[in-house]
Amino acid sequence: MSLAELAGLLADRTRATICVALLDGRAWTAGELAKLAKVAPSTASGHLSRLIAGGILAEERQGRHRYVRLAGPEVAALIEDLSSFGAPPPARSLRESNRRRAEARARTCYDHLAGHLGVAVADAMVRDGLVADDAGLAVTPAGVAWLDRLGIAPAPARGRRPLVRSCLDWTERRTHLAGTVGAALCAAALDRHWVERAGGGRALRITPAGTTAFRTHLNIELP
Amino acid sequence: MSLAELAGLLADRTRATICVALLDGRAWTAGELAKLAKVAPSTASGHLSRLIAGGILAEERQGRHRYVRLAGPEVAALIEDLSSFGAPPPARSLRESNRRRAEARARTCYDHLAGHLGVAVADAMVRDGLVADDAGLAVTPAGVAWLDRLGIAPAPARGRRPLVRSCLDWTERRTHLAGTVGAALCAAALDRHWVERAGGGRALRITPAGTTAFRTHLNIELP
DNA sequence: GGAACGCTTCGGCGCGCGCCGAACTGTGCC
DNA sequence: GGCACAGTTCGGCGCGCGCCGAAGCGTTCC
Repeated sequence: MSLAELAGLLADRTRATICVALLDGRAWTAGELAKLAKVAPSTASGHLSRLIAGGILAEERQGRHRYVRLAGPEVAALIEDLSSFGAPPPARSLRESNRRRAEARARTCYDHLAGHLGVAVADAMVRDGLVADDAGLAVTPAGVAWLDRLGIAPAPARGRRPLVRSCLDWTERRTHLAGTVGAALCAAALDRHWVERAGGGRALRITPAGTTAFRTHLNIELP
Repeated sequence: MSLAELAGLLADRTRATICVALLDGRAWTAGELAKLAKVAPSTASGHLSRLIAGGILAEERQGRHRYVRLAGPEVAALIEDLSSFGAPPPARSLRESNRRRAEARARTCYDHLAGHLGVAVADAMVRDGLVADDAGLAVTPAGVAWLDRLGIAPAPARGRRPLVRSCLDWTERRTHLAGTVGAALCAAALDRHWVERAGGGRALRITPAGTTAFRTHLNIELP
């Protein structure tokens, strides 16, 4: 796969919309994606086949459903990098504007936390010495102990995925925490109902329990 | 600029060839790029205008020449990431095969060292404790002293560019050193004639002085 | 068995864009 | 001044591809 071929897969409005939607890290059905991208099911089906053949997406068939998701964290990172390169186009409706505002407050970025919440968490962890950010991010011994105390165990390093990775937040224009630790943190937050999926997209709602938890564990005051 | 628009700029064979050529970090004239990409000057001219308008390239006009280069390190990193995503297509000629072999030994990757040499340098610096690679790369105090002793001063951190960044090497399938330290190291190596540009592309030739220098300073044995 | 449903395959339509050559502009050299 | 040369603009050509609807296939539910 050459650079031009790979870029070509993302160079179409419909396919790009699909990939960005899948940045929420979940698996979507072909029909859902067709509706989202406002194209006929037949059109979406063709796009999905191309994205899968190109290694961008992975599929899982269940009965009469075809579930697809991003092929892995590297792909998600690539798409994040590309989308944060240019400024996002302005919202064209009230509905979209509301969605944007919700996503700016808190959202998932593939498998970790982003938006105002994500940046606040990253800032707090650096301030409290749980993560060092001199010349690249790294988890400190204090950070390891903190994770352990909370019962959060990052998945063992498989392949080349770094423990932490900084990810540029396109709404905040600052970096938040990615990598396996970022993923584990996000999974724990969802699992313990500190945050909940909202609106069927990438947006998250912070629960009262979450407000308390973030204050207790990270000294973050959320509005 | 949307994701699809940005990807669209890289989704053309000719434009992709131009961008990859510019990964050598130097400025090329429009005519050179037209010849390289095997298209008419008029065609190349149009492509350059589009890439500049999209923020991928920066131009500098001098007399009747139009010099272009990549707009910055972020763009270079983006293109590197995209090109290392898929396996490179096989070489189609002896000439190209020779070029590939030379580039596999030593080459520039935008503004830092890559290829077998780049990986060897990165490995040696990690082995000697100049750079730590637990959960992301970071320069150690010993590394700062080492750079200082050699009279290599990385450019002060302007913007968000990290001091060191790992960059996946597409020939070695391992990481080498990027970031401002990687750039300073490469500039010093060129400046002190440890390596020389070879063949007009990204390939580098290691000089006898370079062989000695890499052995003395980093305990690397080069063939 | 039959109907509803999710998805795929196929044929056909039309736009977008990458290409070139010819003509033109502006610079540098003699 | 005159010529050579780098680069640009413009018009026209043709391929590629994204779109849809219709028809077909397999699954699920009644």
